[in-house]
Amino acid sequence: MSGEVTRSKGRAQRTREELIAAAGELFYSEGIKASGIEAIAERAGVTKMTLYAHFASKDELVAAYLSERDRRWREYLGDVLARHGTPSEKLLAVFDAYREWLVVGDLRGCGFVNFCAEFPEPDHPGRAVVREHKAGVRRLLGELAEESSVEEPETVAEHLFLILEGGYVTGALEGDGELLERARALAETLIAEHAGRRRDR
Amino acid sequence: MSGEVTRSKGRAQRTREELIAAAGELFYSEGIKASGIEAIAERAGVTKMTLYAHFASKDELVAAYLSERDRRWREYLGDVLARHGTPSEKLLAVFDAYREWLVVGDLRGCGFVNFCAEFPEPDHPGRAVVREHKAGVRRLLGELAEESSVEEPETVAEHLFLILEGGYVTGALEGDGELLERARALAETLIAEHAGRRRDR
DNA sequence: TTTTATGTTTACCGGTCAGTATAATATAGG
DNA sequence: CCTATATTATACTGACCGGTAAACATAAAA
Repeated sequence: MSGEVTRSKGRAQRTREELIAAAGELFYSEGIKASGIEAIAERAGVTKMTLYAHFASKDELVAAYLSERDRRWREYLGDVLARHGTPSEKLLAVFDAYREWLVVGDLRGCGFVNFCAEFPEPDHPGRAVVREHKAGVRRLLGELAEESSVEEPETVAEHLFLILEGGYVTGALEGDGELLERARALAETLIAEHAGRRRDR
Repeated sequence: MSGEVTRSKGRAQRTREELIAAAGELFYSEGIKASGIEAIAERAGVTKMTLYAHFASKDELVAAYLSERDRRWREYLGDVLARHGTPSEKLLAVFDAYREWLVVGDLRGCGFVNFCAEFPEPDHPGRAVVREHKAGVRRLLGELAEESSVEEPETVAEHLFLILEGGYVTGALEGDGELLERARALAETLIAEHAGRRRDR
């Protein structure tokens, strides 16, 4: 109804978003356990009490951070894929997206893997987000493999997933963004060798 | 000179080993920042001050933990590889070793990756150990690829490394040891397709 | 047996952290 | 204007943490 719903959003929601953004920057770059609640609130331009008005605990803030990271990744990946036509082009573009995402994030690796390294507890609220995130990537690869009519699309999708994850973690560890380009080259031959039943374009 | 050097080793050295062992169990299973100095000393059957008589700081204990983990991994990998004859059999056996290592470690993933997730500082003393460890694995793959006379052995080695890392991290995240078996299958076709200049056996 | 060096213990320090209590204040909407 | 909601300010609690000082134990060497 109100003419400026799109911009105002309500003060609380805006505060919440800034809290998640601040948490995201600190958690990802410094590590989660190394990032104190107080520092996050300060970065968001807010006091600790306001943070606890939005999140019941640090664990829930962590889960919200992971959810938002997943959402932003999907958004970015969607933008990249929209610039490509055929399914197998899209498959390779996933590697480009991962590379850009990694480099823009200062080669700090996968936020979800990093979270799991710090929080082994299998029932931490963040774990469900991690599973959902990884399953989402896998599902996308499976669909694209299916659409590109390769033989054994499920197998190809899993192999591409392995190469992606390997390139991502290794690229981060070695501080080398180009590694994902070489991973992409491997993916390219792998797809070509499974080119199957029907022509792709 | 003393007749029992082999068994006694000296009290201090034995204490040091037990400290590293205790640190290794806690650091790997619970995370490094989550493991207090006091808990490590207690697990080693020793007090905190004894720990600080052996290590100047927690960071140095972390570095020692990583070094020992690397040493044990090389030892275990050496044992596994010794049971295989041809270089390309050895290449595939690396996947078996990773799988066993991951499952025995309760699917907690790569200790070196986990460390990097918790400690982004590029000059942390543990970082050098991580680089050495990963370079060692890569070097071994390169040598085995060279010996097995595949075409472009350096490229093959890097691709195998990517698949290994992807299988390791994903297997840990999904709690699925079998993933490294499927990674091994991918490696097998990859090696077969690059079988080159000279017969392997 | 006394000395000497090493290994180990008890007790403690200063700091940080997640989370809470309470009361006052600002803001937006009806 | 009023009221519900959102935020601030400050102070505090327990717990834990990395690290240190100084005393105590032990065993071999003199």
